[in-house]
Amino acid sequence: MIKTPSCNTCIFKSEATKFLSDDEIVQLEKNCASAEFDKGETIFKQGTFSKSVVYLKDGIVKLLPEGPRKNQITAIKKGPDYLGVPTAFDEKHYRYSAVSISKISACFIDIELFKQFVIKNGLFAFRIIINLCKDNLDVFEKCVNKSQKNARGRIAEALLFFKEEIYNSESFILPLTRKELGNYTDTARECVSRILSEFDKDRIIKVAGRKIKIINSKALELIKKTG
DNA sequence: GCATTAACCACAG
DNA sequence: CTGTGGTTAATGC
Repeated sequence: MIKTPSCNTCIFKSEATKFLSDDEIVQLEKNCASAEFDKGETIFKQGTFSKSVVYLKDGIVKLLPEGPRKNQITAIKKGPDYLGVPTAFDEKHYRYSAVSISKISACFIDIELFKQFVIKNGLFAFRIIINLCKDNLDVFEKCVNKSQKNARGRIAEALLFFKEEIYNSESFILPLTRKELGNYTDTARECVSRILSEFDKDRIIKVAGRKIKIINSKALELIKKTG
């Protein structure tokens, strides 16, 4: 089912898009297409021709660059947000894959048009740059965490990330398997199990399979900081 | 040395 | 896919 998007009235209209002129909005509507994905579908794949920027309107996605041994869950993104911007300007191929970990809805925006907006509309470009800066700083932080925090600290951090950045709730269903959470936190799958049940035993969180309820955020914050 | 941490392995559910 | 237990290698005190 092909939908004709109405970018101007879209309830997920991005901060950047708010700065587009009426004329530019018309251009955008002509050059983007909306699609829905179920959990586990590939939005774009590393190595394929980078011909769109994806505007993730709603839902959660994991970004996975291919490593020599396996794909690495490097970032988890929640809509609304743009995906694939880093390869939009001067790269022919996507440099990582994006796979949905919930139902999502997304728009595919023609890359040439996206470039034109950035070149011609400073305020649009400014919003895009803000996002890129945040991503960059997040990656730095993750690097530091990986080398300087222990497994408990990294997992505490991941739990707080899901609570604060993804679900805005004390309770949530983990969208990842233990193995994937291990991949995301650079921790062995067994350690993830152990640490989660340890947190449960210490009444810091309540775990029942994928269901997580954070009981003591303060304690988690402390573990995240000192871990 | 001794303790801690986390990965790897194996074996159930 | 998970949870546990045993083992092991690396690191710190």
